[in-house]
This record gives sequence, C-alpha cells and structure tokens, in this order.
Amino acid sequence: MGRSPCCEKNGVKKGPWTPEEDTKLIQYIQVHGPCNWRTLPKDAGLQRCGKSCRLRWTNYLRPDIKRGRFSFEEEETIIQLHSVLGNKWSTIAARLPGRTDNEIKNYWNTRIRKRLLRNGIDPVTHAPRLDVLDLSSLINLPQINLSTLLRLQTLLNPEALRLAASLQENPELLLAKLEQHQLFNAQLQNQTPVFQTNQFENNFDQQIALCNPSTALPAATSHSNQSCLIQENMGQFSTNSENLSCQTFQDNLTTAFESAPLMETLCHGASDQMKKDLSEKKKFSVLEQRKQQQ
DNA sequence: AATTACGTCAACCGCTACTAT
DNA sequence: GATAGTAGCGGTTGACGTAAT
Repeated sequence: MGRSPCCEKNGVKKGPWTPEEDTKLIQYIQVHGPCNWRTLPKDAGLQRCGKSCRLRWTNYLRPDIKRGRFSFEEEETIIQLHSVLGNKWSTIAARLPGRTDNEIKNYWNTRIRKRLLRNGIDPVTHAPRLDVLDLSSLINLPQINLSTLLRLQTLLNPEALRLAASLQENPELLLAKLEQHQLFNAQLQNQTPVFQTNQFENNFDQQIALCNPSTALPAATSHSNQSCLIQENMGQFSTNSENLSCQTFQDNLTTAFESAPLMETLCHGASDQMKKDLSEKKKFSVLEQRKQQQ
C-alpha cells in the first residue's frame, strides 16, 4: 500500500537548510510545539515538506541535542547495545540522552564499523571474522598442542578481542603500560630497562593460559567503564570495585596487555599496524631513555 | 598549487507500522 | 476488513572539508 512521497509537490525546497528557515521552524515549534508535521510547513511559512521539517527538528534543531565527539562511555554503550539490538538506531539512541539515531548511525558506519572490521571483528555478529584468521599458521606452530587448541575456543571470545581492539586503538596507553611494567621489573632486578621485541612471544602456552578470558579478561573488561579514567591517567587506575583490588585489576590488565602479541597472531587484520605502531614506539622510547641516561 | 582520495554528516528516499475512517 | 493518512525508521546519497600525492 503506502502512498506517494509528500515531497512530490512543486515548489517544495530540498537540500541544506538556511539559518532563516531554521529560525522560522524553531519559532513555530516554540509556540505550537512539534505537532502535525504535514500542516506545519505551511503554517510556519516554510517551502519544505513536513518530513523534511521533522527531520531537521529531530536531528539538528532540538534543544536537548548533545553536540561534539562521542565519549568513550557512549561508544562502549553503542557497541554493547548494537551487539544485542543490531541496527535498531532509534532504540539505541533512546539509551543515549542527547544523541539522535541519525548521529549514532553515522558514527557507527563511519568509525566503529570500520574499526571493528580492521580489527577482524564482524560488525554484524560482533564475533571474530574467521575469514581473516590465519589458522593454518597457528596449527603449524610447534608450541601448539591439542590442549592449546582446545583452549583457543575460549580465547576466541568477542569480549577478549574487543578488549584487544580497544588496546590497539590506544597504542600510547599500551606503550606506557609496557614501559611501566618494564620499569617495575627493572627496579626489582636493579637493571636498566630495555625493550626486547620478542619478550612476550616466548612461552606461548603460558600466554594462552594467561589470556584465558574465563580468568583474566572478564576481570579487566568488567572495568571497561573505568577505561576513560585509565586513558586520562595513564595507568592511574581508579577503582571502587568491591570484588577486585586496584592491584588485582592492574595485574589483570597487564596480563591483557602482555597477551597482545598472541592477539596479533589471532587477529590477522589487526596485527600489522599494531606491530608497526609498537615497533616505532619502542624504538622512540629506547632512544628517549638513552638520551635521558646520557 | 592543483588534483585526487577519503572521511564525515546532514538530508533524502523508500518502506513499514500505526491510526483513523 | 479495506483503505488512506501520518509518523518514524533505516539505508543511502551527495556536498563539503581535509589529507595525501
């Protein structure tokens, strides 16, 4: 059934809105409220169709619209809700005060979706994309045995990969954490901290155990809401958790960081850029340290 | 400086769901 | 129940700005 579009009439303007048109629409709605979009354009003196007016109001002119970049928490909420609701943008928008469905949809399509794809995560199912996993290279590794392979099932956890993705998104944080870890170990052993590129690539089986999401990662991801604080404070963890001490959380997150090379192996799409970033950062860091020592 | 490629986002289009008659 | 009108949703487009070459 349906009916012909309301914009077929001649004389109806399309395209970007002018400030004058915005003013007319705002003034009309302030007096009469956003009702009867069909008659509104005529009553407000606008050469637009009602649909266009409604869209302009709901997506741009509404006074309660929040402008500017999406916060880390908002992004987390969008990803979580999308994993449950799919492309129900209006439902997702209802959970994010001040954000419109159009804005969230655009943000998803231009940023989040691409990032997930880049990190080997299917943006529809939120699961790892098997087509980008180079499983044959894993099977050929001498360190892989049956028990290791069985444990991969739990390793290929969307949450774990999502955490890896978010870590990759912030290489500065990753580097800072690695440096902190190095420094701490060096202080303990009273030796100069120097990065060893393959430090974390040894003892593969042990890393698998460390990386098991049923142990370390849930603890780390359960603190995802605090990640913005982590970003801001570079390792200064804020915690009011009743279950985990600050130190435990740091340990868990360190585990997650140290597991990154393993994630690299598993997330084919993510690995190259991550390796490059880390390699550059490490080189820079070592040079800086040497400068300071001199 | 000019051109091309890419990213962003406001706005449009087509469709469906809901409501009134 | 059938039909028509309306609001709203999600996919897509195209203009614009910026970065890369």
